[in-house]
Amino acid sequence: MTNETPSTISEIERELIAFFVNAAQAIGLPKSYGEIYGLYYASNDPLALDEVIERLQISKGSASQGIRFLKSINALNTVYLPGDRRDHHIAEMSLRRIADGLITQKIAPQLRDGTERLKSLKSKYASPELTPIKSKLKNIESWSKKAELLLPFVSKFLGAKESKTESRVV
Amino acid sequence: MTNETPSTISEIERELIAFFVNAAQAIGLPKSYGEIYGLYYASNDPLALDEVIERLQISKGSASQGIRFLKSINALNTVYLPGDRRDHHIAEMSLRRIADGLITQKIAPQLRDGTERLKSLKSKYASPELTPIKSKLKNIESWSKKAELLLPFVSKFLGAKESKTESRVV
DNA sequence: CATTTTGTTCATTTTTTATTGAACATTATG
DNA sequence: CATAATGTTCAATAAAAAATGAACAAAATG
Repeated sequence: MTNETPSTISEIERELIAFFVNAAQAIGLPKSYGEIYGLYYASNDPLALDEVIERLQISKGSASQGIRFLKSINALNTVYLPGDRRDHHIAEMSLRRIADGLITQKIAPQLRDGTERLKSLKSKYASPELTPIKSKLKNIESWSKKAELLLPFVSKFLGAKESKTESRVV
Repeated sequence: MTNETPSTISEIERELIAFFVNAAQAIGLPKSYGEIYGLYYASNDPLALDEVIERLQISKGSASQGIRFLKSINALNTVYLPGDRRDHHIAEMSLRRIADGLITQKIAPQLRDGTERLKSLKSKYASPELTPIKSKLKNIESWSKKAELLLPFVSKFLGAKESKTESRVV
């Protein structure tokens, strides 16, 4: 019995990969990121860059960037394999951890950006009178605040064992 | 005193538009959608297609499709103006309503799609033994379920007056 | 009912984004 | 230290998405 990963893609692998490709597209990530995560998700053992390239038939650049991105959001975890110089990874299986990674690495910074822009706008148009502009800025500001408060809530929600979460306003 | 909307864009308008263009890009929508919503948001009175085209200097096609999309998610509301054949719209100012529109029109269908795909996969690999594949499918399925349960909570969260919401697992 | 006004559609073009792969940097190996 | 193995970077190319505008449909007007 050999333990080597075959260089062809089985049917179930293809289907799992397709699922994640679709999911990646849905959240605006490159298809290749979905392919890579899907391959890792389907795999029973750690994979190195070469194997990703060979099995998915994608370029070195795509594979390298994809893996880097997936690591950056904690969708891939590095594992150490004695006697092999190459970096190996496995798929993170916890939705919570991946979502947290996405939130803190990608979403939260964007939101903070918007909040920043808004702050400077607000100070610029801070007249004493009650102009329509002022009330509009105030309204957007409330959106921005809500969005920022939403993130930890989402994270907590996704962390719940069985998703019977209750929310109420206090 | 004339009530006509000037065909130039003021500074505050430009800045509000820029804000929404940025927001649109962040959630993966075309820049033009952000421009259009921004213009409506900044405007104090209803605007027709022509005015959008003229003031934003975008094509008829873009304006038409953008307005249609924004209406479809309830980000624009139609208003009736007597004596004018053209359709006029104003910006929806409630984040909750817009988010609900986005969720029900765009996000939920996508999610349902994924759930569907998954279901067929699951039945295909429903062997009696406990294979790694089966447990993986079960895991993704739990993700899918959580995501679906999350949507109504997001909606409720964004609807809260002042966002001091508390969430707990029950 | 011919004409104008209004808005949509969709093939083409433009712009943006993703992918490729060769050159490079870095580290291990003998 | 020369060579090989591994991974990154980034300019060039390919692919995908958005924007354009001319042709069309529908409805109102006179």
